[in-house]
Amino acid sequence: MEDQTKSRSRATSYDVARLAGVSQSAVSRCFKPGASVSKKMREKVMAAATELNYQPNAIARGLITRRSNLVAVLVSSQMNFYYPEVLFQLTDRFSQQGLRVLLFTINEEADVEDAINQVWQYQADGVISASYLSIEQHTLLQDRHIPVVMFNRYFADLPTNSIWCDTEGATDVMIRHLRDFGHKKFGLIEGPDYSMVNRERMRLVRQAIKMQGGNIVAEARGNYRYESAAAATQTLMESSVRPSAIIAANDMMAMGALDELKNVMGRSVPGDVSVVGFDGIGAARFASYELTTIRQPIGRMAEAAVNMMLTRIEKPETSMEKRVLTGSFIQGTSTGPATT
Amino acid sequence: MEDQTKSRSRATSYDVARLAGVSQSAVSRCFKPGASVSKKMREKVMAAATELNYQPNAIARGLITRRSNLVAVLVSSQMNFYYPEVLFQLTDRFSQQGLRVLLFTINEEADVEDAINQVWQYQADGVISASYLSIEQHTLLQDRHIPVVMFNRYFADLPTNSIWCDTEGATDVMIRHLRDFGHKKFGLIEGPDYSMVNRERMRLVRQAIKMQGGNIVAEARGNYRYESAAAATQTLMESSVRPSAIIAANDMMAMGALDELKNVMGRSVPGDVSVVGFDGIGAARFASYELTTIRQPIGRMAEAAVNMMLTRIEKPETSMEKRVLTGSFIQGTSTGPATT
DNA sequence: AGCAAATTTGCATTCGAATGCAAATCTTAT
DNA sequence: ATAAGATTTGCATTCGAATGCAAATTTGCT
Repeated sequence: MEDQTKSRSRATSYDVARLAGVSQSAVSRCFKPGASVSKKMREKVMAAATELNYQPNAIARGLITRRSNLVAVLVSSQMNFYYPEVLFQLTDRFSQQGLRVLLFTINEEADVEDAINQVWQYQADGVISASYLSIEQHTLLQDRHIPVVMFNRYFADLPTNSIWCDTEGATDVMIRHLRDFGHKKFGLIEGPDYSMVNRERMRLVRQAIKMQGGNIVAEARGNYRYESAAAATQTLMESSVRPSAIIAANDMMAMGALDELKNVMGRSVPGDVSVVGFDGIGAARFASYELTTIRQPIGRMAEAAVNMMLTRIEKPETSMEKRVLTGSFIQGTSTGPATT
Repeated sequence: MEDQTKSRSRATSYDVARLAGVSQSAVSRCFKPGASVSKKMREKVMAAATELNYQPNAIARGLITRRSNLVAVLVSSQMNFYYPEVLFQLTDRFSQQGLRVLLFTINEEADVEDAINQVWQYQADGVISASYLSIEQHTLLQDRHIPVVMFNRYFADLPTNSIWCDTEGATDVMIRHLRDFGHKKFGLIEGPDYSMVNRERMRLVRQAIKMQGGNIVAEARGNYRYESAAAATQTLMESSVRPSAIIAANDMMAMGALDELKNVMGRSVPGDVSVVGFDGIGAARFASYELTTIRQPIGRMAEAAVNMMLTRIEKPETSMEKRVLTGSFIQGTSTGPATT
């Protein structure tokens, strides 16, 4: 009989109150940290709660408090190993802070609209976007007073809450490293033009090459994915002046380039050509690649994103902030002396 | 003035009702598919809703309907490329079905308990577990009438809703393939013992080898991760009888083994040793690996999981079901003739 | 037009927890 | 023991949408 009651439908704060012989408000208070409850009361209530397997209903709580404790995370579903690493980091850290992650994978533009609607419907307390977001979409969220933290992107002409990885110093080190190996002829594999991460990385690479000497003898564009690097690498290597070092806008393409060179074109890396990437994803450390790259401190970036989000949620009117962490140069074995 | 009203606080169904000059119930009905509303009414309401930027509050709706439209997905956060692929597939498909994904990453046993509590608090409509779940935890969810679908695991002695990938046929083909290449001496790199996927894969491998001839001359155990394969591979290759083919319990370890052989031990693959794995993850197709493997039809498995979940949610008392899809043998270039 | 049947609409209540305020209880000091 | 103050408790209301039921309206038919 009792078992039935227990399992037939879930216990509410009223059930607990009745069993403990107190009011519903008392039960509510016992589950609210920092509320004023006497020791005796707390014991009675907790005993009853345990007996009935009671846990406060987050939905009802969300309705009255207007805090869902849900954070929407938008990630691109493109099979780039960078996103899963970021996602898992964010999720772990949000959990620790008592926030749940509502996941939205973005395949195409239209998915963003949809995600934003859901965010609104579910009263998500905030949005972390590690995916493309237009100014209009960003503004829409702002208008609705939903804190947004952009992960690895921001708007140049608009204040935004963002986490960014500065690679300027590391890029200089990387180019220095290549120059020290005697490289003068560089080939670039760019990422998609809409990606500001790509634009910024390429800008810094060009700038560093200009400062430290050397020429960009060939360029090609990929889409950040492994597969896209094959054609780009072909293009570079068919250039009238062949590059001795290939700089890819991310590790996935660097891996694709390296594979194309070694396994398809029969070149040795770094013997014939050196290859570098950006991101420092886990797979870049695999022995077949051991990429020289610039690592983003993903853990610290995620931590910063989570902290920033918590701040915005607590104090919504805090002014916008851009937190910039620095990437670091990682020397692998995909770079070596230029052959003459 | 109007703008302020709009942005100061979100519009509710009452606001829409007032503006449209109808009752709140009418507004509610307009947003419920299949409700009885006249055309005129719908137009009036929709116009007002658009004007006020109204979207029904999913939290309030969830409270009264007792359906949150949230599905909890539990995935191991271990950096195995298999999980992200599964996760993104599931999320995409749930979104299409109007269900949101509440993501829980599981690092350690204790995280599961926590996730289950959150599931209960958020009234998740169901749980997909692609992570370890004890019988007790499973039972707890059952008792609470929360549908659970196990992804790639089930309990032998307990009926469960599960999606499973049968690799028996493909394993036979794989061993046949190796036997045809003249391999007789096999080395196994097992996954963790608690993993039933591992146990089953290894059981079928042993069975196939027994049936088709050949010997298992060495065994070692890894933890499914890339890094763990290095030591395991060393162990196998130091065995008194050296294996000519290495069978790893998943692709990540196969990749680790292949790298250890080629890049650390200086062996050629498949020249000196052949290597095979399981899963058919994207990275296994990279040119540096091109693993011979057994692919799980992840897309179809995710689809099946989502369908099963929908069924359980609609009709909770539907009897348990185990849906089994078959894996397929994929021939890569990591296998070749045995050298004598 | 007139009446029955079918459809549409509104009223009032409900879901479960949180909280401002007043009432009740407990402390403490004299 | 008593008054003043501090703490604890309960009452009643609130959040926003859904829904059973009855009232109002529309439709169809003669």
